Amino acid sequence: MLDEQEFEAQQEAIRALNAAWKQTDYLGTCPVRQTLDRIGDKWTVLVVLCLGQGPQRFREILRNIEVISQRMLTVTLRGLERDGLVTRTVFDTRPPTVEYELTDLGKSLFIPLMSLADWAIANEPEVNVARRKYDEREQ
Amino acid sequence: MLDEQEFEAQQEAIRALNAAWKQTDYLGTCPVRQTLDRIGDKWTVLVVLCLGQGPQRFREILRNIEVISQRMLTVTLRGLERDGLVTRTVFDTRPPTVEYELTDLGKSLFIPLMSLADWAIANEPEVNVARRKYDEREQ
DNA sequence: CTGAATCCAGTCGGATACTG
DNA sequence: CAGTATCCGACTGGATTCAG
Repeated sequence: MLDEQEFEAQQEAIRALNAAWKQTDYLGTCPVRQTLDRIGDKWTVLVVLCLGQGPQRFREILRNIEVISQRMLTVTLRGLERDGLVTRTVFDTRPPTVEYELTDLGKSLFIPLMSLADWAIANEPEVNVARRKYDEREQ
Repeated sequence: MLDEQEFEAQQEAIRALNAAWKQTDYLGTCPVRQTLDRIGDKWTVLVVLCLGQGPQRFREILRNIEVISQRMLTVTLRGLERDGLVTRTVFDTRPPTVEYELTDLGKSLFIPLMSLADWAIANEPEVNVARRKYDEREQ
């Protein structure tokens, strides 16, 4: 499953994470908690991925993601803008034109997201097998 | 902010992620979506981190995390067990003893979690500055 | 086109009490 | 000790309507 090198890296990661965990207040202002709150909602990751393709206008994003509602796109973009992950530029035209773009900070979030996406895709079969087993064991 | 090598890695990641995004149905059974749903809840990451220190009994975890309620620990552990990230072994004693332990799959999740935690900790100051600026700009 | 405002259903999670 | 069951408030997010 895991080769030796990966196992070592993993052990190291576990130690580091546990150390970080112990010393931080995970429930108040812990940055890890904050980040999870941000990317854990329904749309943030999708919007970040979408904007990774380049700057886009409001209606464009709406079309690209298709199923997101207008309200949630607005809310999500506001959150990303507030955290400095996205810039919002208004062009003075009629009708108005608004362009959204990832900041450097926003782009840097791609690395951990990539790591997570990799894990998710690589381990999907195993997770699904586990689920089926569990479900038929239960009922 | 980012050196050239990191920038390259980032661009590569963006391309890869966008490719993955395009070809997958993000709204049905997308593995990335599923993973986000799992780790995006309030307690999963905390429990995984806690169990990263080694196998522990129910009450032990409860004491370690302190603020989690009994109910939510049960629910969270069931979810992790269902996805094959945690094993649950019952020892036939009185009173009952139940031990929880990360599986290899569970341990492998540490790598992306680490990546995310790193990002969160490294960029916390920048995010906080952005938030303060945004908030005072708004009201 | 880009939103803000309102309403409302469904879900999440906390508190509490009870069981083997 | 290790749960299960119930109740319930709070929050999330969708649909719809209105506005600049």
